[in-house]
Amino acid sequence: MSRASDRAYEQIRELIISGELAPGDALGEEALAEICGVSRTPVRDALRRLEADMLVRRTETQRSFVADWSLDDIEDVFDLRAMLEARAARRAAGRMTDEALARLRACNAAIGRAIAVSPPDIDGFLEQNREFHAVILELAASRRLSLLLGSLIEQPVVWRTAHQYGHDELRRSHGEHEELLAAFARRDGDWAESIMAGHIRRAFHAYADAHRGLSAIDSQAGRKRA
Amino acid sequence: MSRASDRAYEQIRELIISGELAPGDALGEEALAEICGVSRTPVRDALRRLEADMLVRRTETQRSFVADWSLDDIEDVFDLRAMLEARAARRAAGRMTDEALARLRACNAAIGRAIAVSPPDIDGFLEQNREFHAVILELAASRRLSLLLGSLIEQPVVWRTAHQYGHDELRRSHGEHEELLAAFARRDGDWAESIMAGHIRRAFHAYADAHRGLSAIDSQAGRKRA
DNA sequence: TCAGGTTCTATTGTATACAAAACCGGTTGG
DNA sequence: CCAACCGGTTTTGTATACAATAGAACCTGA
Repeated sequence: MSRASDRAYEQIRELIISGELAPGDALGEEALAEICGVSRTPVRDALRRLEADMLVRRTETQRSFVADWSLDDIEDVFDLRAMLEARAARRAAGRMTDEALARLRACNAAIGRAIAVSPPDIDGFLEQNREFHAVILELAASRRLSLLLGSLIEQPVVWRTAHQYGHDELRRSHGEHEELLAAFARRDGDWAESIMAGHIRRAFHAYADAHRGLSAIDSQAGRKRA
Repeated sequence: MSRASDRAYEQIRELIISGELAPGDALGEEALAEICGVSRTPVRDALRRLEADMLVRRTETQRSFVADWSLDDIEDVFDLRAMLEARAARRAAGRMTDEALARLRACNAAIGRAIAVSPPDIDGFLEQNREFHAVILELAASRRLSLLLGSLIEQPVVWRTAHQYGHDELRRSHGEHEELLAAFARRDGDWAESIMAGHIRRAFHAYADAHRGLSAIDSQAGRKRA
């Protein structure tokens, strides 16, 4: 989209994902326009998009707030992600090319390097992980699937908790990617689907475990930073 | 949302779903504003929503057109619908109540009546069918799932081809609903999931069969009415 | 005739002004 | 004491004007 509207979208989104704006915070159009340095018009545009992403919730009287997520909601998201990404993996396996396989291998190699250092390079891990899954989604060649998954990935919860990952979890993630590569190398859709489903579900439980221990201080930390 | 923006959304949507606006038609904001009797501002709002529904496609230069669907796209939609509605059916089975079961039975009874008359009451069939699936989705109690499915159901292709359904197809649909009711009565999630997946996939093939025979005159008819 | 560029027009993006509606107090009547 | 109401204040919805940009038509020079 256009310059101002895009900037507003990215900027507000960043504020939400980073936690600078905490769940439940009010999102006045005027205030956001001030922050982004644009008028209300592009801000309204951005809010609509963020609402579609479910990062923003609107009351029945059209007031906007940062969406708050119950654990049930979050399980919901991971549940659907597991189903859809598994489907994507199956499709990708059926269309795998040597060139794509090489890209995926390069991604996971980079992930291996990112988690080998101490302390682990979490941002590098996240970036390469995102790329890995994006390549699979692209291979799945389904615009619909991409659209639906787009609204599920890159949620605040993921970004805020990835930094909590321990060394074991990072290694396990890397290992599961290796298994996916093996399934892809053999063009085995069933196998790829199974691994991907487990991969996402495990990520959920890693999140849930970390979150339960941190839920009390989490909202506090978010607010302090704001 | 508000009055004008909602009216514009509904109005433009109706024009697309009914086929009055054919795939590929340009959607100028000014022209639509004229049609809807509002200014460009609410029209822009409506177009954004329709784009999210994938009823409208935008070029990289921000011009809007009625989305056109390849058969692959359509299979994509049915494929995802099958997966998601099957998931919804499984969840619904686990949360089934006697009251909801009664509602579903009433729906399917109404469907039975609608297709018993000659000629069959297709609009009645569609309405009750929609309600039947809506009740299941509501029981599934997943906002995310509802949101994702919302963008998949009620596509133009469904509405334009339902009227092509033969007596056998209507009866088979009714019968599959009966099977679903049996699965729900026993709270058997696996069973419900299987039936629903097959139900949607069969609907796709019914569509594809009808479409292949009619694709040539279909686009013509759409344009003529416009 | 055609490729390339140039102007002109149509369409979209943004800002702003105003209208409508919702929120928040305090106040009043029961 | 509580509930409902009424005012001012804030927030959102819509229209309109203007700016920026894409698209189209035309002109020009081989």
